Order: sequence, then C-alpha cells, then structure tokens
Amino acid sequence: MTLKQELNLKKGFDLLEHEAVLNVYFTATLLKKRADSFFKILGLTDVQFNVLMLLHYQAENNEGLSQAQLGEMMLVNRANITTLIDRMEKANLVIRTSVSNDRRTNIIKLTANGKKLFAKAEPLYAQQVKEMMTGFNQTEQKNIISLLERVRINAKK
Amino acid sequence: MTLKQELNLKKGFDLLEHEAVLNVYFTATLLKKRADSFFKILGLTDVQFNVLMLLHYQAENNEGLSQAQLGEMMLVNRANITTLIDRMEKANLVIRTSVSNDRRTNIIKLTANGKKLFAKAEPLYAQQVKEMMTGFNQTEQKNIISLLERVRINAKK
DNA sequence: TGTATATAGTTTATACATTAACAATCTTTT
DNA sequence: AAAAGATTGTTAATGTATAAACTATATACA
Repeated sequence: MTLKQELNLKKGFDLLEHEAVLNVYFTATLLKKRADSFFKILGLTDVQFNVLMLLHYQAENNEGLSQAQLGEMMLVNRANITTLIDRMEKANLVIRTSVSNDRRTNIIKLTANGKKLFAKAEPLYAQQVKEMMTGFNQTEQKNIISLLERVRINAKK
Repeated sequence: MTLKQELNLKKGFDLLEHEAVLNVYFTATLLKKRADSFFKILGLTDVQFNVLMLLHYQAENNEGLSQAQLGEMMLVNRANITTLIDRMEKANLVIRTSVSNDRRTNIIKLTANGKKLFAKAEPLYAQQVKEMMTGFNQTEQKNIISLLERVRINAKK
C-alpha cells in the first residue's frame, strides 16, 4: 500500500524524491505510534525506555551517563534532558548523582526499580523490534541501513 | 558513518533488526531537524508547511479540507489539529469556514497571505527535498520506498 | 594570576503530539 | 418520531522537542 493510499490523498507526489523523503518521515511516525502504545502497557514512554537502555548498555561498570552524554546519544538538546530526567526521577526510574571532579555535571544512574523495569521490558522490546522487520533477510536489512546512512549524510550537509 | 558513530555510542547493536529500526527513526529525526531550521527562515514550521501544501494540492477547486481530513492526511489526531489551526489562523495563514449541510464540520481554507507564503516556500522546499536525495538514482529511490512500505505493513499489524 | 572562553545544567516561552472527557450534530435503527 | 450510535471539533492534562537567556563551574592563555 502506497503512502498516497495510506494518507488518503487525492493526488500523488510530483517528485519521486518527495515521495522517498515522506516515506522515511511517515514510517518513523508509525514506528513511534506503535512504540508508544507498546510502552504504555509497561508504564513507560519510548523515550524513557531509550534512557533506561542507554544507561544499561552504554555506561561502563554501571557508572552512569551525564545528561550531556544522554542528549548526544538521543540527538536531543540539553533542555529536553533536564525535564525528561525530572520526570524519570519522580517515577523512581533513575537518580541524579554528583561527581567530585566536575561540579557542573550530573551523572544519571538507574535505580533498583529502573533496573527491574528494564529487565522486564527488554525482551518484550526485542520481540517488537523483530516483528517490525519480519520478512526482511539480512541483505535487505543491511540495504535499508546503508540507504538511510546516505540520506543522513545529505541531511547533515 | 554508522549510527553508532553518529550517536557516540560505546557499544553497537546486538540485533541487526534493532539497528535497522533505529536507522529509520534517527534518519527521520535528522530530516525533521533540517526541515525545522529551513522553515524557520520562512516563519513557518514543517508541520504548518505541510498544512499549506495539503490545502494547495489536495483540496479540489480550492474548496478547502476539514480538520478531520487534515488529521487523516497528516497521521495526527483531531485534538492536535485544533491547536495547530488555532495558531495558523492567528498567523493569518488559513481560515475556518462553515458548511451549511454539516454544522459540526470546519472547512479550512488558505488565506491570500497563506497562498502567497506557500508560493514563495514551495520551490525552496522542492530544492531541499532534492538535496536530501542527492546521489540516489530512480531505482534506489523506489527501493527505499518499497522497503519502507514493508516496514509500515509490519508496524500496522 | 586573572581574564576570556567553553561547557553543563536549568528555566521560560513556544510548538507539536497523545488520551480522555465533553458538547454539538448527524445518522441509523427500531 | 424517538432512542441509540457515530462523527466533528474543543478542552485539559501530560510528554517530548526546540531556542534563548541564565547560573555555575572548568579550562585555556596571556
């Protein structure tokens, strides 16, 4: 089913480039909608799960990540991380800790509760991810990845 | 450059499926950031430009579109359209009109100012879109489109 | 040693997105 | 014709995102 049909458009796209760009955009929109409803059951948002995942996999020896690091790994700016971590602290998922050698920096760590919820959520998330790529062989997946890498190179120029 | 490098991750992805899904997600994020900064110069947002474009191309004989139709064509819900059209009415880009045969419905139309701004923005937007797909031949573009269509089919199950 | 510059996080204002609850109106069913 | 159901748009509460202005702290360098 083409994007034109999915969006109930009366007229299609003049430019193939336009159709391609909108395909990237609306596919991500749909993936996000799917993720939203999946994580809701677990009392999380997709963004909050991503924080838990980064703290689990990207922090060495469970040493946490700074808010700046989280922002970089999620492609969002500092201001956004502030309020996100506020909400996650309130939900007892993470905690802000300080470091002695740089008093500007907050190091964010998982709480016991955060670790527990991540352990529960992760296998279910992996299942969801596999469902999104059902019917794609390795070559096709690598093909998507490399085509999108090329789009990102253009987008960053 | 791989997503791992772009996001400054210490560890990569265990699942190829995961890497593929995140590539879709973060490519759309980058396209949106690029669109944001492009439209800012014109005093618009990407979402508002999309409304102008839908009203221009998808409304027959300049007859406008209902808020419900706009929501469907943008994959967003009704509540979102209400506040979006509020802002665009305030900016004198569109106007709510009523129809006699269904008093529930608002028909949204471009104002003279909205038409003018769209006429100015469109060729610049088309240029941007082409830049995003620089280096892709027709076959590759059709390939992206069809791969992403398959992802959307999975996401909608 | 200061001064200038850079970095980290917060706050405020704004935009976009969702769900849930609601009012008004239209359509279907009995 | 009346009741039941569906659709359209709005409002309120909440989450995510930005830019700009701010404070506090580190670092570079003259």
